[in-house]
Amino acid sequence: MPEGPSIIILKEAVQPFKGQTIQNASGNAGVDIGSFKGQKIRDIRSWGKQFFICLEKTTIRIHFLLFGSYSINEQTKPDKSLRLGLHFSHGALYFYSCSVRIIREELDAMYDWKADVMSDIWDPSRAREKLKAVPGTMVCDALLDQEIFSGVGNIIKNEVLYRIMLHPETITGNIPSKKITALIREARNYSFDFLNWKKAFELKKHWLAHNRKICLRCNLPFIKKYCGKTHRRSFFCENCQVKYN
DNA sequence: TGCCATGTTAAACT
DNA sequence: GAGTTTAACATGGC
Repeated sequence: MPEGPSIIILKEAVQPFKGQTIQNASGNAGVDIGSFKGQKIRDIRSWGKQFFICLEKTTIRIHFLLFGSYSINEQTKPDKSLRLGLHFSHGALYFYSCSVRIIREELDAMYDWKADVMSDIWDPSRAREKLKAVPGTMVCDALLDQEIFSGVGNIIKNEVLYRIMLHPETITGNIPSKKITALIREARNYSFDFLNWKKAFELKKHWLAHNRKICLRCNLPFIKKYCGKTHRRSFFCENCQVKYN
């Protein structure tokens, strides 16, 4: 569930709760859940993989990590693993096995909103500057850097690198300018394809690299390797995906 | 049934 | 202290 586009789907689904007052809150989140009761939802926001429920006094930050999930207006009684349940006069929101934090600071000051690849104000030139600032980083790590490409996860990483035929272990400082342009463009572009395919329940069908065994372009076997400092799975074709040295 | 994964953080090390 | 590696968390699918 966790990559940026999935959070967009959640954000859209939760919009009807904007303006509603929390009648009751439940769950085992290690925060003061009682303080939510009686507060109105001012806004629903997201930044990359983070989801925010802005209340009158504070903001609830939810991060789904690897296994988190949610349900909306679920009829059956939520099980005991419920992390946070927000009950309204009509409907309810349930969040499971996720990280829940209360934010008291001003949200706008906390994140670089132009770094969110799904955002209307996504700024490719800023991403390029940030990449220039870390020339020794492998591109597989750079793509997963939430300060540069907020919302990009491991699936998006693998798909983007395959689309632009770039080897995950390429050092960013060695990548030609045109390829950097393609990298930044596809980080956003594929994320929107991800969003649309996810909505249509056909995301996996379109994977060209992630979890694939064979390169569709040359028919040679894919390499599966835990690359970079992030040690995340990379699926790539050593024949087709160029490594600049 | 054991292994693995769309992720992050904090503790434990060099 | 900085930078790194490791451990921890938690759930569902194969």
